[in-house]
Amino acid sequence: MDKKFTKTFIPTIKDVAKTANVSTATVSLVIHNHKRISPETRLKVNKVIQELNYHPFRSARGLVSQKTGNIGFILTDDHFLRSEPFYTRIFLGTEFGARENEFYILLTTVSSAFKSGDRLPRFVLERNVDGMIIAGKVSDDLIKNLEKYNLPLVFIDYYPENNKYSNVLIDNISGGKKAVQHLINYNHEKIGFIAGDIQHPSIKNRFQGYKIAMEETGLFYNDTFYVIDEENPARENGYNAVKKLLDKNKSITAIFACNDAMAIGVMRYLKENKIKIPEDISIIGFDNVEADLSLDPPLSTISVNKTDMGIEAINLMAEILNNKVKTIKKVLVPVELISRRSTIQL
Amino acid sequence: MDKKFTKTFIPTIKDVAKTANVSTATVSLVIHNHKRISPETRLKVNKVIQELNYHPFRSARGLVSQKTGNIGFILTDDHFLRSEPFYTRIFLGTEFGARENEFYILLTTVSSAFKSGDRLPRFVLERNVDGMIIAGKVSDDLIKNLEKYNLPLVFIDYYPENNKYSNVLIDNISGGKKAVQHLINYNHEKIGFIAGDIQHPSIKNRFQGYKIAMEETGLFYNDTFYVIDEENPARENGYNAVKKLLDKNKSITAIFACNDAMAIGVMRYLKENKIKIPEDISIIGFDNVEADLSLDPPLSTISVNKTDMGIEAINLMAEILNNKVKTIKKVLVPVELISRRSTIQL
DNA sequence: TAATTTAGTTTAAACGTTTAACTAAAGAGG
DNA sequence: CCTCTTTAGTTAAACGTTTAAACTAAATTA
Repeated sequence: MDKKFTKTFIPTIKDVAKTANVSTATVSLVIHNHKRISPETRLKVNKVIQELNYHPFRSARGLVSQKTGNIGFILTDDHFLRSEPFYTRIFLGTEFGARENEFYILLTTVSSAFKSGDRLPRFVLERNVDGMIIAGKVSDDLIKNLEKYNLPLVFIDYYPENNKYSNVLIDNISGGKKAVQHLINYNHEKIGFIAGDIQHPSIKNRFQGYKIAMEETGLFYNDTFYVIDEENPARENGYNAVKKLLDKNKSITAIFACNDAMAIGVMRYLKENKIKIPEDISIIGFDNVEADLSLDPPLSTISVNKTDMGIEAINLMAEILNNKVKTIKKVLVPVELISRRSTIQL
Repeated sequence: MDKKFTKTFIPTIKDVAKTANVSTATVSLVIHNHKRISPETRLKVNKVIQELNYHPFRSARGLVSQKTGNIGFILTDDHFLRSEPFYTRIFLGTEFGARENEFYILLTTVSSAFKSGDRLPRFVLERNVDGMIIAGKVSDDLIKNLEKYNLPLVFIDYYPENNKYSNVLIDNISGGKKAVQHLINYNHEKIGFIAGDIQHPSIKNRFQGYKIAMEETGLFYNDTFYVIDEENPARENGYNAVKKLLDKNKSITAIFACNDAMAIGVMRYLKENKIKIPEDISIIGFDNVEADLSLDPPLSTISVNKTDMGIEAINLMAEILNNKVKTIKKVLVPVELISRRSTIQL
């Protein structure tokens, strides 16, 4: 019985070769558009490929060519699990981009405290990806260990010390400026800033934006205007930071928090202390996370298109993988002011 | 020069075999915990595997064993692209589940109008998945074509006519009942129902829930109480449906829309016609999509945990793939009433 | 002691591709 | 007409695993 007629016959390159009366090598060369194939042969083989509905097996291909067609996406577990879908949105963006670029994305999480000796993502060990996209801050040890596999790396919203990789970053400086400018437009002059993890490049740049906006407008500020010694940019740190800020400076009428999480903590503190938002103090955050809308009042913030960030990262990776360009590229994605009811004209 | 000391030496099974002084077959048998290996050999080989940090190449393994360790996730393009992240949330749930079950998920989209002859997802053609999860309604032609590859299929929030696959469904009947019961608890008696695509099993069941709740309470209703002839359950259809409903029944004081999209359309119509929500008419939806909160007033609805749905689907798939159980299973995920300000005591 | 069983390991083929090296035929140059 | 080059295709090895079958040596049985 001809196997072509059994229930699920899946042709291999051999079947194509046999049917077209050529060698498997010829079939392969046709598939790869190799020049040294005559038009007639090319036509004949392509016809058979069509007829049999032939498609090369990924794993056979991968074995010999050492290319999988997959891209790994690495996220720390806390970023993956946290309720605010910031990085998971970016991940979805990479899925968008992958669709266009004929890649598949393999997602994995690593401990944010990854240290040398810990087990690397399975897709690296099993050589199941051609490159990796790393989103958010990860440990230096992880990067060091990944580097050993010399696969292309693209970073999103973070980059390691040596800064030798392509990456996609939020335009944090502009964002910081826009936030503060918004408050200035509302006639605020005593504008405070609070942050956690100030070593993080993104946070540092938002602070930078704050300073630029203040200086460009000629507004006075000194270290009683900001609290930047919190360890993390999380809700409870926002709560603590604003307490410290108001202790040392009573004149503040508006606060720019380095992200929405801290802003939420700030709001809780102000409410507990009967300070009205926005009448007594206006507040603006950064990130435009989902929770912002259900806050009372809804939080003004700086928004970035997370989907775009993922798409940009895939595009960078595709360039590296296809064109073999080794020049590193930095993409800054623009930000947008979202004015809600937590900020008000003074 | 010993290749073990070059920059990126990645050991193969041959290296392990050589170092341990056994054949590659033995190494493979150790890896697969084959019984006929002496404890000493097992120990020795495992030690070398540790030392060399050996991991089998996925594609080599896949080639011979015809197993990829990947699961495909299929979504129609409109479900993927639409702003309400319902199915993408479910997808994220499968990523959660995959993490536990050591799978990777490959996402793809297909046209919602897929017809025989259209190109199937690449991961099917290239045999790059061991099974597929299909989320939401897809065309019969697609299912028919996928079946030819006889890979395990698991459906989420939909199932084909023949109903011979494992699936994960929302408990739509309970959901419908809860929605209507909520209105009844608020003393409503003239409760309307609107729907689109009434052939869809989910929608049909929500209607079923409506009828059960009405009948159990002994409330009267007839066909002037519902409009179920809209083609799609989308916003504009909600707008049209409520118009039709109020045209034929002026006594309605509350409406249960088969999903939030239609409910949003309903709200727009009511506002345009100066009918106050919820004072004149209470409205409740189904799905708890993100937009609900920023509506005015925020929409009461029935919520389902999308992440759980994804996890359940992966678990079903894992069972099929690992245990080779061929018995089909249906999982009903529970729903929850979310009471917001669009419904009010009569 | 010879025959049989059992345990432990190896041999070798197979999975489906890619590609370097080769060959045969045709065309060009003298 | 001979040699050299070009063109179009083939051969065969390689990629890194798995696994059925074969083998060997020791243990058991008769």
